[in-house]
Amino acid sequence: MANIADVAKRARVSTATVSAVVNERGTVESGTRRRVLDAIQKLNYQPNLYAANLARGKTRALGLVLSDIMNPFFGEIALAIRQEAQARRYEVLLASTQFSKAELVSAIRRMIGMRVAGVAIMSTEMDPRVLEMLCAHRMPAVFEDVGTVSETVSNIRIDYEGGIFKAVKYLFDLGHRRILFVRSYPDTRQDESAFLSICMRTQAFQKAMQQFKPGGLEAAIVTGSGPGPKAGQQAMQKALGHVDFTAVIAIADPVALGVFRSLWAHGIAIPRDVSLVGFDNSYLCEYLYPSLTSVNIPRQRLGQMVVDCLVRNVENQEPGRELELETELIVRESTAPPRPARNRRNARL
Amino acid sequence: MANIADVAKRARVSTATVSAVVNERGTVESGTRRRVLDAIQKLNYQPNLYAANLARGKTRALGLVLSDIMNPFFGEIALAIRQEAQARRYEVLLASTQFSKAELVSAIRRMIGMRVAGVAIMSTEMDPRVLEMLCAHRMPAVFEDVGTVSETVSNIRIDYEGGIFKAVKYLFDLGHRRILFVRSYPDTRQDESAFLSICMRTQAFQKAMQQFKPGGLEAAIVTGSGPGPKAGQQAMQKALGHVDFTAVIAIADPVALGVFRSLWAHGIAIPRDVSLVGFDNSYLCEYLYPSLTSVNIPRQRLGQMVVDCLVRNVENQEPGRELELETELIVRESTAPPRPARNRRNARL
DNA sequence: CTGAAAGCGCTAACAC
DNA sequence: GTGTTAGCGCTTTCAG
Repeated sequence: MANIADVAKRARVSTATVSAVVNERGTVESGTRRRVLDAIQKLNYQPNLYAANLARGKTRALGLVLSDIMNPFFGEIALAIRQEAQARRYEVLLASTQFSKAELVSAIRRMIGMRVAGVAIMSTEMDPRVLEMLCAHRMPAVFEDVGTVSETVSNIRIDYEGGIFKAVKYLFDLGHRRILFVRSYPDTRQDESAFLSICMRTQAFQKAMQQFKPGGLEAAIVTGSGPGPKAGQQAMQKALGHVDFTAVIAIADPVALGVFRSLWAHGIAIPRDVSLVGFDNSYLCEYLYPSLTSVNIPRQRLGQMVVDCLVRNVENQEPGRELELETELIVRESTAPPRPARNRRNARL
Repeated sequence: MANIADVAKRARVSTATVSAVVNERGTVESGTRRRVLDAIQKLNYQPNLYAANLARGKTRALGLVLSDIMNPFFGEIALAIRQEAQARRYEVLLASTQFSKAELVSAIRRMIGMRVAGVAIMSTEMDPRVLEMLCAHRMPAVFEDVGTVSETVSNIRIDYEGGIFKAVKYLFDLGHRRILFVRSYPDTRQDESAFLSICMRTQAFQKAMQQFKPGGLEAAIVTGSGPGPKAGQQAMQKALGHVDFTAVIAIADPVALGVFRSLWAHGIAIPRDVSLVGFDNSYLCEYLYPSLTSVNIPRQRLGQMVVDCLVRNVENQEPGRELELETELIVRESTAPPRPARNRRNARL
């Protein structure tokens, strides 16, 4: 495969000149430039990026670690971040862990090996080794929720509390008094604490419930395991017939999907018999029938924050920051006032 | 950041030995090995992958180009391919083009720059420059549908015809006589021929219709633009009130989602008033209500084929091959016999 | 079993 | 404006 020397020879210039042309650096006389471009064309020259990055000693790349490439919400985040990164002339290396800690650690290892300028860890699962590694290498990083800001690490706190509070309040105001919270547990081989955002969303729910308890609100929590939809279904298997409720809040949209399906399968109509609220507001929500009320996490904003933190840290040596990302409730068709009890099918079997 | 020389010095060995330990190559005495491992630990050494790959002169990486990271179906494919690749100790570099030809070309450029061993192009859009570049570099490649096998390029022909035929036949046998085919057009800035799989699926539909024409089957085709669901909705806007039909086949599941939504919004019940068939059988199908009948493309099998072609080509110099991937109809709840005409709401407004 | 040293292909001073 | 050249950090013969 042709290399820079071949091009240089053919264009009768030095490798430095070729490099200058390729990287649009310095000033090259237009005639020389032409010759180089011609040679590149003829030889189908494509710079070896390993050599280039090695020589440069730094990269304009950001790492992005996600939990589940099959969840459209993660896809949307990846897109938002990539867009933001491209605007600043960074590329992004994507890794999907599928909720495995081992994959997480090896993804980070690979990113460090690739000498990315910074890394964003937007995964559900977490592992202490990650922080260790990043610190040891003084690698700029931004996390979601994992709250220990330092010189090199930033944290974006998503306002789960606010979002869930709004959801609970909305349901309460509609007249609901018994709300079921459905959680998922992506990988049973792992400790529950591994999935921080699950814990945080759960706590947020509990806290919100406390506030409405005096108003007569009752809550239950049920957990299913496996990938989102499966977890939602499984959780509903457990809940139906044992727990009485008029509304469900799912911890994430894919989980809501499972709940959705499960309710219909039992002849429970949404929102007539039960109201359903999702979390993340992925684009799917709009297309379900009934469309799904969901707590929105502004992806574009998240993308900006992530890239901004990283770039500031890298380019201006600014220290890590703690940022908060607001959430909002997007009301759609899946929520409505509960039916009067006497008209309601008994949710207990 | 610590490099191999630092480790070597600390362990009082040569860099060659460190390399041997890191790559588990050759035999290193266990005492020496320990010292090296210790040093690595102490210094938090992570090999620079640019240097490593540059020195090695080849990589164990495969490139994968997809059109839309937000479509779960692509995610499933990515996962299948990654799994298959990992089994053979290759990693995969992922790129998502979002249906843009320019992105496609630059993704390929990047893969070549990264000297991947081979590349799989599973995107909807195509560009002649891609083939040029790949040929010029004698880069092993596998395409989906783009049928020009050569020494280095393989092609996996997905049996759209068979799949769509099965769908049409199934609907016909149920009693449907007027079927609407809904297509999407992801990016109107681009020529229609750019989206090969769309053309192929459309042709497959037309061909199937021909065969049932004598039986009294009538067909219509309508096209929407934009990302899947949007296209589906838009297409239905056009069709409703102008075309009469009792069943819809959507060109892809996300499109079906838009159709789904649009039909409900007009008070048309699935499958009571209209039957709906999707394409790709993404995991969502199962979770809609009613669950979606869809043509399955076996992802796992696709992943195997892709990686197998590439690896054989790379490691055994086997020439490119033409493979066929079978499809099947997965029947779920969204399809049923049509209602007798006299009971049916008139689909014309 | 281990070390010395020659690259891998490119970039970035620095000299002309 | 252009060329020379010393690295970048690692792998891999080839001796020892």
